[in-house]
Amino acid sequence: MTEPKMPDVAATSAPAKKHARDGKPNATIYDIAKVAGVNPSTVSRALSKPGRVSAKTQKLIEDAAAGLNYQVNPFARALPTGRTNTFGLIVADITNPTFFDIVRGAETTATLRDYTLVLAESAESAVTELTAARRMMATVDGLILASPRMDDDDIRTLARDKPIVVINREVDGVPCVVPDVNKGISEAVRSLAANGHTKVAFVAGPPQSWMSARRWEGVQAACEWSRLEAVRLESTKPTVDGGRQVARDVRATGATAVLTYNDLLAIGLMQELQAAGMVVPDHISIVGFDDIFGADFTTPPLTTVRSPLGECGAGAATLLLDLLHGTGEPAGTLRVETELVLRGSSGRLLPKG
Amino acid sequence: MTEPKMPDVAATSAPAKKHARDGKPNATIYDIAKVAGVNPSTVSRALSKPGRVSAKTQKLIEDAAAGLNYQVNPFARALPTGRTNTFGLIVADITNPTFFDIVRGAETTATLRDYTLVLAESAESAVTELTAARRMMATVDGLILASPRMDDDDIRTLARDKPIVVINREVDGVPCVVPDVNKGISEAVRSLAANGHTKVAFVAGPPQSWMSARRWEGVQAACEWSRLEAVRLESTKPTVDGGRQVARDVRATGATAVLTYNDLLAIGLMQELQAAGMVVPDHISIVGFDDIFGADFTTPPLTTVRSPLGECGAGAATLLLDLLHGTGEPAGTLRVETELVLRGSSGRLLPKG
DNA sequence: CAATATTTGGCAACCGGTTGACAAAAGCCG
DNA sequence: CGGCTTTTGTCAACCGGTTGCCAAATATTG
Repeated sequence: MTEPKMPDVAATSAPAKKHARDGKPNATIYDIAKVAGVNPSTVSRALSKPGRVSAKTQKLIEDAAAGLNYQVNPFARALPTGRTNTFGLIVADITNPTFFDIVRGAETTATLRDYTLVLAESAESAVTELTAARRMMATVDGLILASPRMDDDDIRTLARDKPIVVINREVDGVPCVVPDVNKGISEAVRSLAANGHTKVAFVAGPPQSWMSARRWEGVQAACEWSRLEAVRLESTKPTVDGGRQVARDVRATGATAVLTYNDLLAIGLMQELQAAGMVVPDHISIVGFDDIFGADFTTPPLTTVRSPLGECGAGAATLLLDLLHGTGEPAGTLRVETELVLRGSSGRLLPKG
Repeated sequence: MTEPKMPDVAATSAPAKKHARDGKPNATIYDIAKVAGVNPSTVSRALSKPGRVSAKTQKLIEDAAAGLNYQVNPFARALPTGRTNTFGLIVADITNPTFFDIVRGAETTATLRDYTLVLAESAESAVTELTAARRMMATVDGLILASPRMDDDDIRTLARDKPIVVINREVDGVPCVVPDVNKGISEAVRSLAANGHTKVAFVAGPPQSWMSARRWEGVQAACEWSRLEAVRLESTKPTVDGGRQVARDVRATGATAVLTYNDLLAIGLMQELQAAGMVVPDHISIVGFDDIFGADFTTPPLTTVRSPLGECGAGAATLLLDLLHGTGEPAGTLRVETELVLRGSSGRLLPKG
């Protein structure tokens, strides 16, 4: 493989051009044109405009291309066209399991449709996020923002430049993919009601979080419907630690069931309550949100309202790609269903013994 | 959704050039040149070759650039130079928490040094991996392979084209970043020995896994040193489910302590043993590997040998970027330390009651 | 102050595709 | 078979930077 092939063809004086570290220069459409005996532009058309050249020229060119194992140079293509076959995904925190499935869903869809996914993280900061988005805009055809922290207006401004899809939040005038929390929540609340609970606490997420607001609304509505009392508590941060910290407040409310803004909070809360001697679910039922990785590692495993995050990622990618290709702009909001995943952390209330 | 929306606004005549969807064309070095009254090539030099132009021309150009809020067109730059300020990271499974911190470490380092990270997933398949790698090679300056599944030879072949760094595996002639398992393992085994254990089972990972082999070697060596008996078991797959399946075998060995190839196996194993009525760690101690997200969600929380995955990702990125910039090629293998994270799943053996 | 060494800026070619305009070739018709 | 439409391939300009080479401008030196 590495021994001298074409003695001097490749060797010599060569000013060492593009061809990577070893010696073989990459084939270009000019090389193909020469081999096939046609004009470079014909090669370009054969390779990208189906039907634009006659069947036999097409074949000729394809064979030549295969022979030289040609690959288009994406930059050369991007330069005149502006298209890169690439789109960006910005998440608030790569290590937050909420995003894992979103990333995977998007990545899978991208690959399937011959796009490449570029990933960036905003470290939960609105300014970092905006910076990352701006940077990306230059190199991608479109952008997906998962649970963005920046203003609606910033998002709309970006969206004027290139297609943007938002996950987990609704922004007027921008296509969005959001889980519809109502089904999952009402299942959860009905289940709690059926188990004899009468007072439900909701531990909210970050104050500016769109999703947290939706979930609280959902909980209120469902509780009203089931004639349960609902109280809202604030958390310091939507993490395991935040969950631990809110445990006192939860106990103070006297609620026998808790829904938390996300699973991380639920897990921390459960740990703290258990450490204080409470038995879950005998003394208190706990229900999380998202069904993240690890939600079933706990003892008891966590009951949670699952958002189909993989679907969100895939849906957003599909929406974006359609936007990129489709002529008209359908846009609009794509809603995906949530559902209750009943595990061991919720159940019948045991009379305090 | 499908009905005609914007009748003609979007449609029509507009030759619609580079400038995004709204009207403002992006500034080019030609625009800057015009404003600053110099030649485009001077602008190019001022912007990329520090010190090549005089201070005052530099200032002139920078001001003009700022005024037009110019941003280089990455494609135009990549075309002649081949450099893209981008590198790829291929992981076997985006949803496997082992990779989360690797991704983050790499992403952070990339951003810090003004590079962009492109992510791809191989879905645990050697061929998908190779395909993805080939695809990427065209558009990135270098590549990081995390726990690659493909042959050493394939990796070396890729490495001839562009700089490549491998994580979690050693490949001759290719720079690698690997956790040195010995420290962590010997800490773990010593701790087990101190707690009265005499027979240790190791649940192996995939047969071809380089890392699994290293871990088994480490366990053998440490056990020998501490005069413990070590037995090896195979798992069907390195997941929670695989852990459950191997539980029978583990009990059959009569070992009172188990180390598993990774945390997922440990968690599955623990769940299954507990379901069968065993108490952890009173009846059996369990130690995992990696300290993945969620390892402390279990009851008891999992003792595990932590690999500094974030460091691995960051280290690999640094290595790669140095390779990209440094003239010489230091290469070689970067070893990072592992350590025991002592939690509740391991401890003193209780006399069977 | 002339002669030489060093900066600094301009010219033009090039990276590798894409695309509008147009002419040659082919197909169709009566 | 001539005239007309349609298909197919070519020409040339362009996307927006980079860079080798050279000449003008400036600095250094005897």
